[in-house]
Amino acid sequence: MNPLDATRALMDGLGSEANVCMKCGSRSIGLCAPLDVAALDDMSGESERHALEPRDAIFHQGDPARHIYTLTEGTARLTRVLPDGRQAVIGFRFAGDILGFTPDKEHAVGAEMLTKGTVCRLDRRRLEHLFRRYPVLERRFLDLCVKELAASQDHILALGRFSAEERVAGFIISLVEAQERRGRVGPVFDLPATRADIGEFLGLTLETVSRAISAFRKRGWIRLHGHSGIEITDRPALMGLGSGEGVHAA
Amino acid sequence: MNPLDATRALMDGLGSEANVCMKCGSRSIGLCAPLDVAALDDMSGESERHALEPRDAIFHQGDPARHIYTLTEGTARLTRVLPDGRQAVIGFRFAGDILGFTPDKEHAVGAEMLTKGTVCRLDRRRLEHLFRRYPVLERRFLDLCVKELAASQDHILALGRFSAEERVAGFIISLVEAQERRGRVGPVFDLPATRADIGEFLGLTLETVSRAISAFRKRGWIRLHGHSGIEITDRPALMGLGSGEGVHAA
DNA sequence: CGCAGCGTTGAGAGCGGTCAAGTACGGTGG
DNA sequence: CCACCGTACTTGACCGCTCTCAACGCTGCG
Repeated sequence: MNPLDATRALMDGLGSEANVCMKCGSRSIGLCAPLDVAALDDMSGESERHALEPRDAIFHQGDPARHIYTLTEGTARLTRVLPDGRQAVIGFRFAGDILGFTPDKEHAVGAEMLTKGTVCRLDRRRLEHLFRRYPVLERRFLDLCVKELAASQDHILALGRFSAEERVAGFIISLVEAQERRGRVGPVFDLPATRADIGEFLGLTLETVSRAISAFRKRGWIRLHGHSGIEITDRPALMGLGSGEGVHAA
Repeated sequence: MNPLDATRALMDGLGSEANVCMKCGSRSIGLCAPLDVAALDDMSGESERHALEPRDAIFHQGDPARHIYTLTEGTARLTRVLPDGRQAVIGFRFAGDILGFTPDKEHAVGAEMLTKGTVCRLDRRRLEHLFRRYPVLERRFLDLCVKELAASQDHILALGRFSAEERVAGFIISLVEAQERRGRVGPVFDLPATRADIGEFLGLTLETVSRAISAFRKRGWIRLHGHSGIEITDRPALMGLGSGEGVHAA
């Protein structure tokens, strides 16, 4: 896996293939992909849909982990806080991703919406039930989990070894690729996170993120459209910087 | 999960409960814990044992992922390299941990021994076979994988938000706790990694790691015994620094 | 039009990186 | 047991990247 897949898969989270969840309606979870219609019925028949506003919490760090969620519309962030209040964004999640899956009693991370959106909530005991009925589902969770683990490791590599500009470049590329994989085309992409969110994800301050983005703009690599639109004008340059082909290139 | 569990679980890797693998002999893999004797026989009957020297590679990044390994003696590190040669240590693994489990075709990380030791090698197709015969085994992999994912997220938090001294303090505490959980008692613990390895794990240079350790020594928090022995003389101080109870403590 | 939130830009400081000696450990051979 | 040597570790001086603090600008909304 390329280091760029780093953030890439962290963003895709659990679940990436398109499918349609019966009750949720919208394009949905890779989780369901290997299931037949009966299983999908089972699953959607037992889930509840919730509409959420920006900044709404889906669940908090430390909450009892009684449900798992599918994000059916919108964008969310996963956060982890320290005793002294310092905080990091662990990852972003988009439509189709799964949130809050853990074998522990409590959620180790919190999840908040960045945009309006909807989630599909499934009771954890029912999930265990589904695991027993459709063993392939459990295997699917395992695969996705290992994939996410690999992505986390790439993120660790980026945080430990990348300069500020390299991290921001990698982040932009991953964001664009995540949107492309979800069917977005046009030259202008969505930048759903604030500079502060990006900074907390990349281990940087919001000023440093802003300076990196300004630098890319001045070099003609990107163009900004309002606060949340970004157009890539020199993709190879961004990719070169963001994928660890540093100065000592082999 | 406490942020200190961060490195803690990264160090424990997959598998932490004690058990005895028939063929490997030594105290072994959490993986086997839920299996009955017949299953253990199956598993160990199909594995091969290998002795390794310090710096030997168990597998390389990019190798076809044909086997999974149990580290039965010694300490290993997991590494990930970038195209330009920059490298990060993703984690450390000790006796009883599992190495190289992935659903991908290739190993995304490399694994090398830090000390002398032995590994138990199991063909991946045989593992799939065992999954079908003992479904509980697959569930166990899933649990361990989620646990390791949580640990990776804590490490991300540490890399993104901790100062150099906080990271080194957290690392030492995790190392000590990992050894205690493996039955080590006395006041002097093993420091199996070089300053360079620790630095690559924590996103620091070896000089910075050395300075942090010297600072702890001068404050009377630790005492060094040769190059690889470390004695904790003020554990609360180290833990306070290493677990994110920074200055703005809540 | 005015406000609030987000983003940009600048100046200065500090943490950690880099480069360069110098030192201690631990294994090997006499 | 000691001398030797290679490796790892320590320490210092200096530099640069990123953080911090602060002011200003933009954008979208009421």
